[in-house]
Amino acid sequence: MTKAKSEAATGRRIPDYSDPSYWRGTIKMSLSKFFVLSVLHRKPMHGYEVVQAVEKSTNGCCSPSEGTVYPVLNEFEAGGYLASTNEVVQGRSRKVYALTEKGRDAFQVAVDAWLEATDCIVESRRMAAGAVKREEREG
Amino acid sequence: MTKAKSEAATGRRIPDYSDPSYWRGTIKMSLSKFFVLSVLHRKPMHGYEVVQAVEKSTNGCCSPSEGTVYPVLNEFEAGGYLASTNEVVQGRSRKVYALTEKGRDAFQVAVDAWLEATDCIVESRRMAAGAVKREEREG
DNA sequence: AACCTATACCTCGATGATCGAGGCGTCAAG
DNA sequence: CTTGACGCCTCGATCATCGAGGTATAGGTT
Repeated sequence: MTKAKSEAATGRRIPDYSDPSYWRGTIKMSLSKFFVLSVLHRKPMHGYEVVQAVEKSTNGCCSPSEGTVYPVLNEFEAGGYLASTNEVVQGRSRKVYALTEKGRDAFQVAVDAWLEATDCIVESRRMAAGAVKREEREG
Repeated sequence: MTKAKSEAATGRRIPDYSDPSYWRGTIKMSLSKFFVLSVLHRKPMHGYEVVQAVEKSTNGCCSPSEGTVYPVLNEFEAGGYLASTNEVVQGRSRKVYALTEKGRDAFQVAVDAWLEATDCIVESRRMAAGAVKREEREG
């Protein structure tokens, strides 16, 4: 049962942290709900449209799948963050979601929390750049 | 077996999205590994120190628990992103972790991915602010 | 008619990240 | 000798997301 060295320590496989897609994955993980609220803040949309709007508005850096978005929309609606109305377009019916007051509040909270985090991220890059500069100067 | 209305639709409880701690939670979820690399980019540290350094350097906005950090450190080491040396301080031995070249590369990749995401976040706030302004002007 | 593609919504099992509670041991102060 | 800070670790539970799959209609092509 000899396992690859990298698996031996933890018992499970280790992601490739040098691969941008790893980081994009975890970014997506926490930002999907945020961006769903974000695109709906601009205008009401139906689910399919939300999926595409998120992908487009984030330049593809956060593109949640339908399997993520639809349950999220349902949950948001059940929680009172969204209200849906039925719309019939060319014989086909679709559910159009709009942010409620509660939803707008929640989005504001989310924005604040994330801006705080982005400050930390930007700051950490500044620090890292500083460390590199110090190395160049002193090393 | 009548359930609360908010639970009926999805079958599971709905978090309070108006609560900052919800968003801080998901932020933490994706940024813990990032900030572990970040603080180790500044200087080598042992695990306990990493926990405190992350908390401090992010002003508490991302404070992973020990139960998160220790497994992460082991995984990073197993993957070759960190190298550890034993250090004895006052009779007590501790493992000091330092970023390897590979780890530095991975951090750079992470920073790039996150900066792209932060741009989207900032932009989404700008759009939201614009929408509010339009409402004030027109409504 | 049969077929394909785009639209539109949904479900389910698997994976992965984190928490929090707990365990284990050392050292120093009271 | 107990308490608290240090220091490392594990495990079960929870949650977010994926991706593959299912269902159905509209419009177009062959």
